[in-house]
Amino acid sequence: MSAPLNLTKNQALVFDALTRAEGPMSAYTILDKLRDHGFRAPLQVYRALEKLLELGLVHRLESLNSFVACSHTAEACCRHHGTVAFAICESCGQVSEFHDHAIDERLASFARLKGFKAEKTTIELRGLCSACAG
Amino acid sequence: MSAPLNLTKNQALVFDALTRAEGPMSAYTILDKLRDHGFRAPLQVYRALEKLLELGLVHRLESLNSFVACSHTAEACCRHHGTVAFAICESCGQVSEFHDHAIDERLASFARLKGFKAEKTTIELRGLCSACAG
DNA sequence: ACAATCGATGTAATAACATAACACCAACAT
DNA sequence: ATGTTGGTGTTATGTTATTACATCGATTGT
Ligand SMILES: [Zn+2]
Ligand SMILES: [Zn+2]
Ligand SMILES: [Zn+2]
Ligand SMILES: [Zn+2]
Repeated sequence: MSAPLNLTKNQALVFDALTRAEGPMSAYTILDKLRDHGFRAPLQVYRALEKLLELGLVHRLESLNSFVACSHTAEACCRHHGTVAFAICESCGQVSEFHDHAIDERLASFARLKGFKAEKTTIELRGLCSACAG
Repeated sequence: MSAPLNLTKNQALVFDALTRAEGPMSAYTILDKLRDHGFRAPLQVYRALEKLLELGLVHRLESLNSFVACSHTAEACCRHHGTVAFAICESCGQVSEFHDHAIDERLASFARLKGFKAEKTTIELRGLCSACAG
């Protein structure tokens, strides 16, 4: 169990499953992985995910209807990331999380201009990773 | 019928429904709107959408699982847009489509750096439009 | 004309993703 | 002790998307 915070048992199980997996998983895939641990119904997963998303420990990939553990390890540039972007390989499924302050800036600037209050921003690139593109 | 190209009957009907609607619609909502015109099954909608997406006449909103007619009317800056972004109001449902070459540039630069070949890029802001934010 | 091919269509069934509704329980504060 | 809060378990249902198979029509090469 590598759970960092005061997670409940279900939350920790889901977080752990996502952390171990080297890639995104759908809620139902997570459910299957956790049947041995007593999970029986989708809601158990969705409820845990909801909390983990709130805490920022997990991200949802909208274009995949699936979920990944946050790989933003309080590192280098900034620990409390703003908008996150994902590059998703269609071939091997690998996902890399990144963020870019210039993009944040441009989006914020657009929002300011239009008077739009952004709550949540999704940026996802689908394509081929360097390994798969050759 | 405001269909521009050599669309088939079903494609034109779906495109027309999306164009009339002032906002995104799910495939099943489109289906319901087109029952009077002979639509009976989801596949009729999905197949038409697939073609319309290919042609760039329609965009898919990943975070909403729904679809909008492209509002990029061969205008001002450039007619053949690269990456499109959407600002989606959670309150009134209004969607505004925009694009930003600086963002395109940053994403392309990231891709170059990582050797990632992007096929499709999703950028969606969820929040409140100026009217709804007050 | 004939067959082959291709793209679009119609229909039924099913898969995949997500939420509603209700009951129960433990922790904690009043 | 009692109410409130947050997590849990369970069943059922709602929503979104695809698979599989049959048919039809236009185009094309012979
Ligand atoms: Zn992250
Ligand atoms: Zn790859
Ligand atoms: Zn443009
Ligand atoms: Zn609004």
